Amino acid sequence: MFRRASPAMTATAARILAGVPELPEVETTRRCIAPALEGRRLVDVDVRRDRMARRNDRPRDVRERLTGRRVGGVGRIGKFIIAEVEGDLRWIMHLGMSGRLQLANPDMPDDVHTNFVATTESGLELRFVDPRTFGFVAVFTPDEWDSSSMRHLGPDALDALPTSRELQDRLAHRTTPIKASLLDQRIVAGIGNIYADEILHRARIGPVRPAGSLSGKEIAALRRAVRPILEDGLRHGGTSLADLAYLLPDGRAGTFVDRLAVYGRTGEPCRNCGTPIERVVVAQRSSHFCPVCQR
DNA sequence: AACGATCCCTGTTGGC
DNA sequence: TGCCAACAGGGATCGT
Repeated sequence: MFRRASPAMTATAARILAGVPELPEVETTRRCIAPALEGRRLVDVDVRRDRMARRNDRPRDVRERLTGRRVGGVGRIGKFIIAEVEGDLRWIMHLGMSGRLQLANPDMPDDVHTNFVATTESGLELRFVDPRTFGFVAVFTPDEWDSSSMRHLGPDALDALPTSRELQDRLAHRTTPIKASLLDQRIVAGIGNIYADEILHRARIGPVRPAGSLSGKEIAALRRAVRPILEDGLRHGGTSLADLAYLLPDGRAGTFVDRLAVYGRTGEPCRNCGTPIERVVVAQRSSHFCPVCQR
């Protein structure tokens, strides 16, 4: 189940492989929790860490607005899980970098980092466990949504991937590295550091290339790489390793990490050509690439 | 407007 | 063995 660290793999590399939830992990999570929430009334809502509700102007609105209300559809855009809630509200959950949603019975012991709990009328608890608290829970009215940063969120990388033409328009004249643009959730939503590296490798494009310098062919190759990479991650339940890593709500670990071509594989041979994978920092994030395959 | 840097936060790691 | 600085990262925000 877990990838065994090779002798060449440093402890640091193994650490880096600890998964951070990106689109496939979030979608896997959404699919697990949706049936337990949709159509159910929330009978108790407990924000145990104020910081988790920081995106609301009045953090206590999170509890006050959700309690007693019925949940509608549970959807997703990018890395945001967005549930419709009766009263024309939107309940947003973002897992940040160490967040995990669990479905649990009240008698099950809870993790010390359980920062938010919503109990449904059926007695099941949705627990948001997040040691580093980069994740958050918010409840917005339509006006609040429109005036929040959510209005800048780009189209979902899986469900609403822009055409090559649209991508080219969005990237035109940009001097920022293409890796940074892939991470920019206003352009396309859902791609994080791990999948960005994998997508660029599949598209054979170097991470530091200025976004505006990509040819039409390269943009098309980049676009074509997005879906297979994300769907492969989805099929394998997301990237996961180690105890801190992303775990599915039922506790199973994802196995996508076994399939990574470049991320966290610094110094290991490229699966295409055998050249050692290199690491550079782009946009304050580690980037892994094959210096021969990727141009 | 675009873009880079900084901050938030904490478990784990590696160096001493 | 034990301590502690460094590191990882998504997104908001700020300065240039």
